[in-house]
Amino acid sequence: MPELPEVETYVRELAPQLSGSCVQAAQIYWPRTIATPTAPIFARRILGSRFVDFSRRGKYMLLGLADGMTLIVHLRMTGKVLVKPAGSVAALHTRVVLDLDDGRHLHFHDTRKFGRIWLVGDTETVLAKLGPEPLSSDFTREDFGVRLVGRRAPIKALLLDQAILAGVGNIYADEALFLAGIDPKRLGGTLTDAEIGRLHGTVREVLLRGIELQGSSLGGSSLQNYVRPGGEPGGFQEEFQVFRRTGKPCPHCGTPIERIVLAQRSTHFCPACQS
DNA sequence: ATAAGGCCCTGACCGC
DNA sequence: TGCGGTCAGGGCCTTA
Repeated sequence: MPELPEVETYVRELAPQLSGSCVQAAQIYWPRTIATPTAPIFARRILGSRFVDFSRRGKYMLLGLADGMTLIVHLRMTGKVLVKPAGSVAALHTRVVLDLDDGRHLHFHDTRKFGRIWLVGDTETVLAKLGPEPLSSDFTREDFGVRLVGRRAPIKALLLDQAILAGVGNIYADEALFLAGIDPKRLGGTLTDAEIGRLHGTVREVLLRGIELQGSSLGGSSLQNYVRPGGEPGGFQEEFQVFRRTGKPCPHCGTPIERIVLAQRSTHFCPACQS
């Protein structure tokens, strides 16, 4: 599941590969992938677009175009953005292909069809509801605390709420709560100042570590024909302290990690360390 | 305003 | 081996 670190890695990889390239043709195999505008209008409007700017907001990838429009991509569960060499054919589950002016192709591959692409003039029409970027200076512990005041949802659910902060998904939420020693079931409004401070720090810590590990496992050599998918085994996976480690010993105290469901999401935690 | 549940999807997995 | 049922899960939508 791509979360903030995986999306950040994608953007960093895509920038040098796509910068300056022009879209010459578009094939849309699954129209619902295109959120805005309609698929036919998208296919026409994207023609001639030149990629000039690359950034990220939460889990959204922002590909800025020379005409001022922005191509926004959300990978959701299984989305992947792949830069393919000239002549390559679309694999099963490829939903959108943009042909580039040098013959290469930009593929959007998405097994489960949850991913979405927008082509907009004003990015705020898509991003307006997002909370602060966890890694920016806008995300202070004071601001974080204000957003939790009076909240009666479990803190795990609030970490997943993109309006509170942008970019944390199920993996990093569990990891941050473990490092902060906070029970995921605790209601947001009941956290102490000290706990809010710790969680503010561990959220940033796990995201930064995720970006580091994504980057370090790239190797820089196997990327000619694709941008590596985020969150695959071999990188951060082995670093998880609690995520998907149900029944395995807590790395701190040895107590078996438990799994519960909160906010319809599997949640992993140490019942001894997190209270 | 906030919280909770359904929905979209497909492949993996489970039990028989 | 084959088959039906269940599950995962981000964000949006609806309901309470």
